[in-house]
Amino acid sequence: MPDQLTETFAALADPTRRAIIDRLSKGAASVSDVAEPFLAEMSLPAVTKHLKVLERAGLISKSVDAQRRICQLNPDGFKASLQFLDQYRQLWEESLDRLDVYIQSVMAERKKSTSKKKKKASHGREKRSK
Amino acid sequence: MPDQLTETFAALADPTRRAIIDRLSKGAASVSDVAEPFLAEMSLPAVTKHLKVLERAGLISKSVDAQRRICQLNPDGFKASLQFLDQYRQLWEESLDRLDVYIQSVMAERKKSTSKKKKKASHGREKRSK
DNA sequence: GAGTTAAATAACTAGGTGGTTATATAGGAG
DNA sequence: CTCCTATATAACCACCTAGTTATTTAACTC
Repeated sequence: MPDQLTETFAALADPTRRAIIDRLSKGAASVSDVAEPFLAEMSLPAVTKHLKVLERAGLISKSVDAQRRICQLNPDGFKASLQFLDQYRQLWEESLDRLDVYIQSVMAERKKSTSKKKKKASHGREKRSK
Repeated sequence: MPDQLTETFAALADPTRRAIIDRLSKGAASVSDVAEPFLAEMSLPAVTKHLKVLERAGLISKSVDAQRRICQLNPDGFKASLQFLDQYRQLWEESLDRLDVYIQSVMAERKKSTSKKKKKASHGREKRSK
């Protein structure tokens, strides 16, 4: 049994499962309802398996309604992966800052070589402290 | 060749690779430097393979310094997966709202049954429209 | 050039994944 | 009880993955 993050990311690493998640984000649905859009590409047991993977990863949960199994997203299951990636969001935003700086230096060069005076483009981003 | 999201999530679905990412988030490093903490558990070619997976997923990039290959995080590579999960962050926060509502209803019950009057706890969250 | 260091590649293997078809379980409808 | 519907399970298969050891490539050092 791998850890939570491994299981979650593995579950997300499949387009069918991401499509299922997308479907369920619009509301709970029975297994057949979830499967319906995929039945041209794959069998129902294949979908059942995908649902099982999502369930084991904690991304969905099922409840019983007679013979039907109603699937719904378990928002809490996204928490860990979201937090993991958030660590690197910062990094990504900083790289945009560096891009800003780069663009500004290029602009400065352009201004010098063409002798045209233009206001700098702020790209709608605030200056970061330090 | 699978799509971007599939490749990214698959790359993240391995604890060794996540540890490598964590290491590189603290600064660029050569292949040997990256590998060093893992050499008790696995061989160097195994680490090389992990780095290749991360590179193909666009999460890291390598530059050449003599015999060394310097690895560094490619923050842009996190963009798509971050955006994907952000769709469900909202959902998660809404589920917290529902929890708030639930807690408030429980509180209301408590208040009724105990006849004690208390101010509602806002949990620092804004009321959502509709 | 000879030896050394850094990394990649090749060839192989065990176990996992994503699909299949066929069969089983279980609840509702007649 | 019988049949139908909804889902799960079993058994199987092709391919992929994560690791191994052995070999190769390439650049620096003497």
